[in-house]
Amino acid sequence: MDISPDNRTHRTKGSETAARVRGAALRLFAQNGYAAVSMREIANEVGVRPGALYNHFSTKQDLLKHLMLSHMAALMEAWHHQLGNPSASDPLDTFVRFHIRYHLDRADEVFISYMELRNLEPQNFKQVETERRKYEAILTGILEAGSKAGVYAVEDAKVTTRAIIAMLTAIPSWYRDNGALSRQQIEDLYSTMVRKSVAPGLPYEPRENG
Amino acid sequence: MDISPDNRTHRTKGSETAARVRGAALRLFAQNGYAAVSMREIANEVGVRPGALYNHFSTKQDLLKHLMLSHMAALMEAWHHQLGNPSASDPLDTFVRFHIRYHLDRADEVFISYMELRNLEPQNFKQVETERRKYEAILTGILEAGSKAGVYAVEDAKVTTRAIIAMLTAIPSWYRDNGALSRQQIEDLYSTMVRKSVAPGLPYEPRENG
Amino acid sequence: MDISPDNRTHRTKGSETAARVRGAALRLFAQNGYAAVSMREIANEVGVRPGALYNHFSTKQDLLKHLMLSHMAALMEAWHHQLGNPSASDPLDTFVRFHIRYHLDRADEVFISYMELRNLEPQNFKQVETERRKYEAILTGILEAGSKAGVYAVEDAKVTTRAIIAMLTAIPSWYRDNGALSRQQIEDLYSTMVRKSVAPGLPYEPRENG
Amino acid sequence: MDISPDNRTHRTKGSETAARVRGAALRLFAQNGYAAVSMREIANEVGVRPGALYNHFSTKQDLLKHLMLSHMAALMEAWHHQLGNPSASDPLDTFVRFHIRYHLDRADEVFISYMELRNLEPQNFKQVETERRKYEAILTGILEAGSKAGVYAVEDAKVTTRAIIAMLTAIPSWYRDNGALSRQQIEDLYSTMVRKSVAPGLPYEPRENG
DNA sequence: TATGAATGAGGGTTCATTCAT
DNA sequence: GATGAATGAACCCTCATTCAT
Repeated sequence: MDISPDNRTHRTKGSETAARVRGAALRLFAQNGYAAVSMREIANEVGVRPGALYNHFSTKQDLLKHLMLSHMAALMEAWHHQLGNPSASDPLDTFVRFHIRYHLDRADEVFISYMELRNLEPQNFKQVETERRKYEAILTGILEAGSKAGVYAVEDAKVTTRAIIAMLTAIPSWYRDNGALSRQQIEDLYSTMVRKSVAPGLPYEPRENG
Repeated sequence: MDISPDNRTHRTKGSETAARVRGAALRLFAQNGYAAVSMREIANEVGVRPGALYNHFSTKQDLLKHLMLSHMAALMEAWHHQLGNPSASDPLDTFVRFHIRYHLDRADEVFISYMELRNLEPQNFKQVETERRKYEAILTGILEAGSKAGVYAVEDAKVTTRAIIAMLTAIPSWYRDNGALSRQQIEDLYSTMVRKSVAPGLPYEPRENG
Repeated sequence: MDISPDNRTHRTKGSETAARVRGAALRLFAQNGYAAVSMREIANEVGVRPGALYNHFSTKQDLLKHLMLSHMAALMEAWHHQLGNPSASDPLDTFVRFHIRYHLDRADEVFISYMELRNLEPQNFKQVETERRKYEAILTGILEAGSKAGVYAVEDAKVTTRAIIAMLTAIPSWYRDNGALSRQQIEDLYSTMVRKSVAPGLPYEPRENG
Repeated sequence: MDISPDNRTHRTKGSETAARVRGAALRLFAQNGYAAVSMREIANEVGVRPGALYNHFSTKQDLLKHLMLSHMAALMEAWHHQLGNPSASDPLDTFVRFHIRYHLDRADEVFISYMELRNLEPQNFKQVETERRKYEAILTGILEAGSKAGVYAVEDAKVTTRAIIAMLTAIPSWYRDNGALSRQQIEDLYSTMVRKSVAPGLPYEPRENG
């Protein structure tokens, strides 16, 4: 299943139905979980009979794979686009803000991408996992470079990556558009927290604990 | 009335089954997700026919509810027990280490408790959510107290709570017993990161970003 | 399964539970139908676990058979007792009033006896059917005797029996204790109708009809 | 668009299945009772897998409702059609003969309609009950009109309606095509009985009874 | 007698998927 | 592309019944 852009040609008419199927599946999978959503529900949401779905996706699994791979592709593309607009700011700050923004904009995609990994068949899992690792490698790279330059104090860049990503990725699970904090405030809070967490010059020593 | 030793096996056979059902469900739900696990699979794992499960749990949903509520109860009890062994150390450090240890010991319970929330029927969800909030309130309290005392610099204790909990709770998702880092090392790393993230005296100012 | 009275001895203690089981089954079968009532429901109603029912009745079918056979036995006994108090009145009138009274007093038994015949296993069905025929034979006898004596005009005593019994037996299905008609009024109405339906001297001729 | 003759078989295959499901359910419900018949049995009878039934009826209950409502509708339509062929005969006689004929022709529908009322969910029960009352109102109307005209002597037209309908409706429960009495003879017998039961000029007085 | 736990069968229903039209 | 109907497997759950205690 190829999702690279230049391969789109064979779906020239664009199949509006296919897009609506993706949309419905995205929302329903995010809301109720892949295993708990039936093809019938998706079809209902689209306004079509279940059989029609199979004109666009060969299986339910294929639908999930599409959603996850195209999310990862879009995420990577967005990051590369972001890099095209270089800012003078700290790259960690840039990454944190980018991640928060993107993940708040695509809450459903993000949620699925983290929750439904185990419902991917092994081969599909591998593909998605590869993409995910590439994304996380971006942050690891930033941390390692900053660490080498003495800007950050990071003991284990991979673990730190996981910690930061986990922290940030959870935001959409509680963020509400009309909540107490604006997106900007959340960005600021988390950016501060993250940068402090890897700040040098704070000689916290590991210590024993009972 | 009965003094023969081997008859205890009969007396307790029932509750033993219930315990084994909980155990099997716990493992299977954690591995494959609530919706993807059938009562037949659980019964097979326990070595019993599916109908027998219903002597111990009235529905599959009831089984999930039990797992989640008893996890939360055990977690709270463990924390209160921990408080009984007071240490001179920083309470944030104590909490972080406690959380990591407990969550690495109960990876399945933790995983279910975060992943299967949406599969709880509303009434059960409310109960579990109440317990979860009580637990998170512990950390929020620590942060607020430390903040007031000037030991921590925290802008929004509730958001910080969520960030820290998310960070810590993700650990069991990648930790492996024979992995690169020992539990102690992980504790140390995360404790350092968390304490730095709320450390005062680090003049990271929120800044504008496009 | 013997229900003759002198055989009661082997159930000397009377087993109050057995009686309560019969009572609960009677009500539930009448209300929801034999097939739709579970042994669990009966047990619940009695306040006992399902297994305990089998100390009193060997199967669900056995319970039904008991209810139906003992109803028929009681009905016959009541009729014979009624004959012991001879009245000067017309025997058809006597039968109609007896039937109405008895059936209004034992609505559940009657209902079951007519509705659940098909749920009896063949051998049990035969027993109950035999009893039912004996009861209907009473009315047929009355009609035949009266017919021979010229008091009634009946073309086919067996068909007339069925017609009258059907008419009377339906009463409990709509009768309500606080309804528009008293029991006495119903008795009077039906007695009049029945006696007129077999009255001689009304030369209604069978006729063609399109 | 399609003019080939043999393609009509495909077009109507679906509705044919629905009709065969109704037919099988009708026979089986009448024979064994709604609660005792499984969807699997119906499917077997139709020659289809159980799941296929749900393409035509959403639930077993829905199937029962359909059977009962369409029976009532057909009955009412048949009566109105009968009214279109006016006969010079007594309307009570007309009704009785109509009822007997229709009910002997549709023994299964009739049987179900009287036996399975209690297995209808409340909302469906209400619908069917409404139709039944409309049908009974026909007879009540005949009795009231004849009573007012002095042709019949009826004390309570509603009770008399119930009595007559019960009497007539029971016929299919014992009628056999090769039995002792022909349909015509049964019609004649019951018509005579019914008309005598409401005949005026028969001075049967209600009387006391102990 | 009553219980708790189990069984084996089967209940109604839904599932992803196929396919002729 | 979409539909209606079908399949075969599986779903959660309940059933009557048994039996050691």
